[in-house]
Amino acid sequence: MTESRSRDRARTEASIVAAAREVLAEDGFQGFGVNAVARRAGCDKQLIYRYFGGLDGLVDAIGADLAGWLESSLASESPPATYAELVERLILGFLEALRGNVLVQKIAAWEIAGPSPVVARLTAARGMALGRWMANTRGDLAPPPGLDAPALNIFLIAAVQQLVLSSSAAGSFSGVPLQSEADWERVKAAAVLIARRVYAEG
Amino acid sequence: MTESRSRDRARTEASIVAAAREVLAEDGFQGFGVNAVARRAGCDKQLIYRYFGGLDGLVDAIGADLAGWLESSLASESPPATYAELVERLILGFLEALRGNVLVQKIAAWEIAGPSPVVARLTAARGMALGRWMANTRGDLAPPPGLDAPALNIFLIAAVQQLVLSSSAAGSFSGVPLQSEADWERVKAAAVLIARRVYAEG
DNA sequence: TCCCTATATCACCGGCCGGTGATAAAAATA
DNA sequence: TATTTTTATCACCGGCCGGTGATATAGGGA
Repeated sequence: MTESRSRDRARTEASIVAAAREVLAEDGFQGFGVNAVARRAGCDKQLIYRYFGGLDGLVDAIGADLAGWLESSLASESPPATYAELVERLILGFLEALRGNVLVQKIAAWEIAGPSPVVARLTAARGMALGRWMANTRGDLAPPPGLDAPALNIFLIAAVQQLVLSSSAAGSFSGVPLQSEADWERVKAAAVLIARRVYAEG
Repeated sequence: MTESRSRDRARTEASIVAAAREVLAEDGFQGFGVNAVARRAGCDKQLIYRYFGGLDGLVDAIGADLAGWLESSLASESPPATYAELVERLILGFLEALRGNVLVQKIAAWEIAGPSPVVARLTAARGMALGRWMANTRGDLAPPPGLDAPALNIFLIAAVQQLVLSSSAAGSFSGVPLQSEADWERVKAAAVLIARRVYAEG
């Protein structure tokens, strides 16, 4: 008596993707494999090969699921008045969005620790989303002339990403705790101050 | 005829540590294990258990080897004149030091992706070294009052670390390339500008 | 009703992993 | 020389991994 499951392909595919997201979010990319995902999904690993063509295809499916995450998290109410305010919102929004999404954190860590073409595509999509949001909400705001805005902005974004990942993994960075909400308020204040001083008017 | 090796314990231990550093620097913490290290060292993995008590002890030995790396890399010639200059040197020095040491890069990535008490100790030591350097070369320079210097500084350090790790893993960050020396000049210019504007006098 | 296809499972393979007990052989000691 | 200690290797274990060919079975169409 081999107890087959619901025999609904779409449903099974969805459950596999869900299981993959769970395994990745909980255990990270280590221990992320066909066996673990299939166990979690309660089905045979063969289905991962049959429906997704292997782990890579499954990761792509996760990526498709993840598209638009940043956009929805970064939704801004009113248009910013200055370029400094625009960057300020970008940084703070990205910080909160990343802090609230463990899955994306794990993917970011994955990209750093074990680069692979598949994961690189996920990360690239995230970068594109950031750029798109910038372009959309920027309006006609322009950075002060003479400033290398892209370089400055990825510098700030990189800081946020590193601090969030370190917080998740170790609870601190370079000896400074990153756990309580007060800790994060310090970080956010620092980010805001930097954005304002860097893009100060006049 | 079982060909024993040189039968010099100190030498064998050193070769094991060297092999461990090589494996870690080349392949990262994935694939870092007793089998890989022993293969690389050309000896039996049993020796790793006998001499180091397992992988953890071996990692500790690497850490002992690595102590003082930052201090020697951050050696500064003349004392800085302003706090802004102090931070500027810290950031630029840390950037070059980290860029030039793949092993430390891999350890930093390890900490983010697969936190463990052993690796945490390595990372903590690095943080302490940064703090020590700051305390030593600061002299009587003080950050402008009203600024949360620790929060601001780890923000900048975190950015540098993230950018270096992303460069190593993917060659870019958020769509901005990080490969040629010109790319890094942009980053360094951005860092310097931020440090100066944040800690601007008056 | 019977058959056929889509769906899902099972059983098995080779390979690498961490870990350990027994053994060989060089070197020190007597 | 004979014995003990140190140094190093070997052979093996159970377990998990990714991957695949053969097999069962549910459900829809004839």
